[in-house]
Amino acid sequence: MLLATWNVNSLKARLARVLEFLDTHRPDVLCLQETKASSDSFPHTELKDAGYSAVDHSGGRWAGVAIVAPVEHSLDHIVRGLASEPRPDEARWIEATVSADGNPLRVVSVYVPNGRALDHPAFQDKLKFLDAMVERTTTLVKDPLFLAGDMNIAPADADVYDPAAFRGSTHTSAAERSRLSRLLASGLVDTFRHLEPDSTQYTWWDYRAGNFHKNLGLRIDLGLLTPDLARRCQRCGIDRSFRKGPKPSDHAPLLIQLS
DNA sequence: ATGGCTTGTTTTACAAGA
Repeated sequence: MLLATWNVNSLKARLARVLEFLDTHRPDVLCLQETKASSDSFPHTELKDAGYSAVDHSGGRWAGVAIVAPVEHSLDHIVRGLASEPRPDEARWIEATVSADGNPLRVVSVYVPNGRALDHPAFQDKLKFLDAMVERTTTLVKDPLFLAGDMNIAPADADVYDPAAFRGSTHTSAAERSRLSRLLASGLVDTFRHLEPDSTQYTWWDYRAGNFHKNLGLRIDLGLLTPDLARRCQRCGIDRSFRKGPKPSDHAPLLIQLS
């Protein structure tokens, strides 16, 4: 079973690359973030033509998340939004149960708020969102869970190209990292780091200043698994080829192969 | 490296991203 997550920075602008991704990897689950779609404009028809169905939580101009799976898998028990999240209209959390050959897997696609700056009101909303996430996840981890998306937190300095440059910035603060630690402590494994304890690899690079070519990036897109599923993980990798070529997202997709 | 690209929109300027 192949699981994936990808912040596409507009599903409309990235549709050709997303179809290319589905054709190349044929994932059983693809979590999308920053779809920047409305419910009406979500490209269900184009995905269906590629053999995939999707459930979306769409907020229009910004954010937006979705879960995509092959049409032959069932996709049900959909939950849109997170109880006690500060701005429910922003469409940052969706849950669904994906069943392949009768084996159910609970899946979450999440797009954590950016936070802008430590002294910005948006940062308090980011922390509240993370608290709401921890609260909900405590219940979800009782069953097999794949919780994936753009956490907008680099878990450790090893996940940051220049830790000194990020001191005093969002994505690396103690307030954010302690909440991510609580999320993991609720019973989830950071799959990439579990399989690659010493590897330095990123999932996001700024569009500007040739940062991708200089490999100046952050690892902020995570695929989290409950321990029984993590034990079944054979491979976990970041497909940098989708950060290259025509009209790339500024994030690369993360792939997780389960036995 | 100081927002240097990229996206969408209440477009021809601005907001947001990380």
